[in-house]
Amino acid sequence: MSVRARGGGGGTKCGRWNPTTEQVKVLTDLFRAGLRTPSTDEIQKISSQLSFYGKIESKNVFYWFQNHKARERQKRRRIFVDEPKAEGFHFSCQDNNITSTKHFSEISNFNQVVEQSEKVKETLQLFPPNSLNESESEKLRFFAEDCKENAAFSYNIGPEKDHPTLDLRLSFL
Amino acid sequence: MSVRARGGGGGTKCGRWNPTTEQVKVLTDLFRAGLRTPSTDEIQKISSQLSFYGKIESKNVFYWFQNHKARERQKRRRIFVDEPKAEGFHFSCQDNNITSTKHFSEISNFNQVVEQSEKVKETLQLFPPNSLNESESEKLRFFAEDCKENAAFSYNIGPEKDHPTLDLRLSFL
DNA sequence: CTAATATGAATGAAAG
DNA sequence: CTTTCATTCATATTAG
Repeated sequence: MSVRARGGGGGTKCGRWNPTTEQVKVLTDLFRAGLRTPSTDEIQKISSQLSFYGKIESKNVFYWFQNHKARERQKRRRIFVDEPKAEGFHFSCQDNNITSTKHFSEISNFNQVVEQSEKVKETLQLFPPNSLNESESEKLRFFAEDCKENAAFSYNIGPEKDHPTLDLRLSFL
Repeated sequence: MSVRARGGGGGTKCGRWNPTTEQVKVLTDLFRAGLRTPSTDEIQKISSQLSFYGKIESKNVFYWFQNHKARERQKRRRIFVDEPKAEGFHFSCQDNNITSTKHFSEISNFNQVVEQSEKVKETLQLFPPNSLNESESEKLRFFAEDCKENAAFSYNIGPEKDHPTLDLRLSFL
């Protein structure tokens, strides 16, 4: 029950996207088919297709996959931690019947098969293409202070400023 | 109010930086003023100034700008392709900060007036508000990138035989 | 109606 | 710079 077919016709509160059952079905199917992180182009295509069933934007698809994947993982992680003692085993995955009925196997596998085939050919470069500029990475490294458990940082000990006044360069604000 | 008193006030869990509203405001203002990729020195200064409002590290500032910039771009990219399906109007569906009170970032969500490519000067000098007309560069880069990358798009799951290049695998609908 | 839960949205952090 | 991950916030939905 509780058909929440909102997005398309009913009085949809414009607060946030409310996927229709059809949209959710498609998204779920795609996910089950192995799609986990659609590219921008794919997101747009999917969104376009789903718009038939109701209002939807690219970002909705983007978030959907992001959330779905994250929660799947989160749940799995919970199970890992939730299984503190698993004494003996308790496997119930003995079903060996699936092989004929559905055509599941056709697209089931797609995971990261790590096709590290053509990685990096020994390009043998005489000179480095770029002279390591102080990229963001470097900056980050530089900023990498010690955030360890806040370790008694003497913060705010100096002369209590009463008002910051952001003299930085916000003067013009 | 349900103001969660982030970073600056109550029990700040040292999990990750939780910017105060003031910090966010300043950062946002700087961004809007055109600052996009602050230099190491600028980051230090900003961080120093913002520390008045609460705990903050340089890397937080670094990450903030990096994320903000990336998301602004991503958002824009998406809006471009997203079609306002809803007949009539499609705006004003997002921001209803009526009661929230909380949630920093009034950078609004999506409906954003064509915010003009601002000055986008990479470093934003301190005082010298010298000439700065680089508005077009950004735009150009934007358009140029329009038809780029879209090359990949090949996560075909399984043998995928006769499938036009367009309909992703939504054919099973 | 209120509490609990499911899930859309946002964003800090970091990897690539 | 781009993309992904983890966590958190906010709200729609459902349970009690």
